[in-house]
Amino acid sequence: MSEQDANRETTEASAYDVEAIQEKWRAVWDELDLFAADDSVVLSGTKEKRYALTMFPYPSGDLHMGHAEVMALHDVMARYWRMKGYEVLNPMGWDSFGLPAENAAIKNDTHPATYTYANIDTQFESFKRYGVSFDWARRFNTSDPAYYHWTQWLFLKLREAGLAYRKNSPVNWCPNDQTVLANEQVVDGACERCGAEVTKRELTQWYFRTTQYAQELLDSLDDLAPTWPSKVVNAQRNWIGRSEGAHVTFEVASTGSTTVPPITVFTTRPDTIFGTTFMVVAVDAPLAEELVTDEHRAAFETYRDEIRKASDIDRLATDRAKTGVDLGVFAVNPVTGARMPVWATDYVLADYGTGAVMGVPGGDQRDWEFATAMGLPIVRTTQPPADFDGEAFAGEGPAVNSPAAGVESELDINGLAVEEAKRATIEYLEKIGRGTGTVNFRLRDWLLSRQRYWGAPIPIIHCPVDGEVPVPEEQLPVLLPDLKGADLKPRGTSPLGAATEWKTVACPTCGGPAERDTDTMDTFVDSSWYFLRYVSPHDETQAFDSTLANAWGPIDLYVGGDEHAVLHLLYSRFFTKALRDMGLITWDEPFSSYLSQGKVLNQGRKMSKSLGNGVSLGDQLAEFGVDAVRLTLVFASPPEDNIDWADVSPAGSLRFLQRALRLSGDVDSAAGTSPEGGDVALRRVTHHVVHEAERLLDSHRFNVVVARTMELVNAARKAIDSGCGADDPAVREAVETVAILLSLVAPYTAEEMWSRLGHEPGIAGVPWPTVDEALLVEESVTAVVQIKGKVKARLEVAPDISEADLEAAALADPTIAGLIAGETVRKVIVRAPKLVNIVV
RNA sequence: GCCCCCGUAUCCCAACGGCAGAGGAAGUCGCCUUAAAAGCGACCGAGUGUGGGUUCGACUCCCACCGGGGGCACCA
Repeated sequence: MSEQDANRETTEASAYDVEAIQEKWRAVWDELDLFAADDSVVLSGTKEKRYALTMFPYPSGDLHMGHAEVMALHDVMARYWRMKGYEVLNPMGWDSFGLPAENAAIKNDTHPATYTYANIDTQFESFKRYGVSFDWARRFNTSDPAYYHWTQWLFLKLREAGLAYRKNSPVNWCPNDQTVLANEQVVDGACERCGAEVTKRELTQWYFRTTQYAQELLDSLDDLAPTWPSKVVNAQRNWIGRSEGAHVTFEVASTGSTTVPPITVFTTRPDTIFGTTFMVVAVDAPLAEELVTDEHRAAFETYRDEIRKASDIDRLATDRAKTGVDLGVFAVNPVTGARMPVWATDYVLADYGTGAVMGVPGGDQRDWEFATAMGLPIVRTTQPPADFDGEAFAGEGPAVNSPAAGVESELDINGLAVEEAKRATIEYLEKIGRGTGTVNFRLRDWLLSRQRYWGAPIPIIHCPVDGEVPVPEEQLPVLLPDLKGADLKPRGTSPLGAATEWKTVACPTCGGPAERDTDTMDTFVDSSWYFLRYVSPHDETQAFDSTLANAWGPIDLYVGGDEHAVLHLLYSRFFTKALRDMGLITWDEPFSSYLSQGKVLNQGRKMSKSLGNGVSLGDQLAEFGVDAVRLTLVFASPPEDNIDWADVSPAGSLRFLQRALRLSGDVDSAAGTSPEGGDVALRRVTHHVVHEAERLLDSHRFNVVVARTMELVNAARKAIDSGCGADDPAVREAVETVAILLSLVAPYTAEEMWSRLGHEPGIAGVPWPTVDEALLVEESVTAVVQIKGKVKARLEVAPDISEADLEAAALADPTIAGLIAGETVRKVIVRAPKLVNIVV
């Protein structure tokens, strides 16, 4: 160690020995156990509850900057609420099922549990050091049998309610992870987790019927909008994707011997039905095969196989030329009786709507392109404005050619605006039994089966006689068989399938030989109800105690990252509504308010190993201490903004903490001294800051709370050095307030201050200061006098000055009098006691 | 292409429709030091992306555009 370093060590040690302070208080806090949530006071109603929750981590390695930020933000509110006198539930656990543990187990020839629980131990230690006010007695891991027992039980309950079912359909398949993916886990045609190109597979899989709640999930977003970030509400709206329109059925002219099914389409523009000149069905929909005639079959199959080979990524390119094949059959327009050809194409999606579309080239650009490519006729049915120079016209205008001259139809919508034309068309179609007004959603059912090991086994037994048989409740949990290492290698089918002994069971119904379902549940199932488990985490008889869930829930503040804006939040909302309908809880939405925190970047970019710009949380904590890192993260920006570590200064935070701490040593009055009679100017600052802090905390503007605390530190310093002096009771009041404000963000420093101020340990348990309203009123205020909105003079006036007096004073001011001399005063706006605006 | 959010000093960010600056960082200058760093103190600094509109008064409300971020997307 150089002499220089030695000097620095000495200086810092004498001012603020970060390590020593952290060590000292961590031990004391463990002893005090201040953060245990008391069910009884909430059940009895003696105290109002607050449930603060932060997204529980996946145990991959140690905590990182992102965790540090969420926890720091979240803890501000949890600690504030506790000081405000609420009974706070602030639990933490681990989302400990998942792929990384399994991959690590394959690589190291170990059991996934080894990796998982070792990481949990590491993270647990880090959390404790980080000083978040968690109730650790409630911790659990989703990979514990005691937890997944109830994940399985909930699955069976959802199945009983008709919300879980099994079906065969093409699913997203990740060739790298060798498992299916939910639609939500596919981003731009690639696996969200590993980036591999997703392919399709035909498989029988379990689904949750999320679509049953599509409308309610959408409607409730209106209630959440005031307390949720608009970007998240917006993302969910887009994801649910409601659109209004109609189902219309087109009969298909028989081609002779075989009977052909009719084609039902979904359209948002039933009013354009007169412009339909062809029909298109998705090439990969079963309907296409049913429709195609024998002489067209060969061409169809060639085309279909060609499309199947193309990846999703190719199909997603929107600028591709339109392709398709004629199926050789003719559909009949229900309003005109016109016959039109039916084609198969890949620009129609098999799994949206009905997988078939009426081709209206005059009103839809895609249909226009298709018609142009195939030489099909184009008819305009909405009159575009005179200056329209596009191709298909999808805007507002009167209906034309509906029907066209010479065409016979019982329905005539010519001249009607789009909305009326839609209504009239639907009404007519309903009358003749050829269509119905309907609503379609983009949201699909949630595919929950996974062909992997480290998850909750699906508690179903497949019996050749009785079919799907639920595992009887008393036999839950279905424990995972003990597999490890190479047994877990992905081979396209579930690793559980290789555990023959485990898989083979007697059917619970008939006793005959049967097999367990060998898939495990998507880990998002685990996290869709974990917030309920925290209310009774050790209950061995039920998933959660409904009485406690109703007392504690819903969550008052949920903090987490945008990456879960649709997935986890939507699934949790679905579970909540389903459980409500089963009578297990009374609330409709799990998260009353949601705070989505930004990311921690470095030099404008996401931290990553490949960029070499990663910042180690451990290093930062070692260099600046827990409090300085937490303070930096909270102060850097509004919670929802990204933080660039290159733009912030943990060293500056540490400096500030040292200044605050030094104040506590300078206070020269005894603990318990009443602030009454203390310096009024300083007391005003103190009470003003507390008042402001309350308002700011309620709106989650934590960065500004820190700035206000800094102001109070500056004011206290000035009072001690060049004001009322260190023995003035107002100084003690100010510094104690600093300690309390600081305890929300920098608990170690705050506790040390509290102790140096002569108090017993446990600042987290002291009540929030009461604001003295009288001290919020200033002795005199500065009123500005404007002429036409420009400031021309300032007046010192009493805060309770009347509007008339203020106006008189303003007009009497020599500067103002001079400026308005000779001008006509047209209007005087007075906002006592702050402002007078004279309009000349 | 449709939808949502954001543009304030060199940087990060404050500002119930009412004096554009609270706080921090950087920079400059002092004090301390043999010196430097650290520490302490002080100073410097923009008229709010652009153009309109509403208003006595607009960073704030409305419209259009530019720039940045995000969601959805051959979704019928």
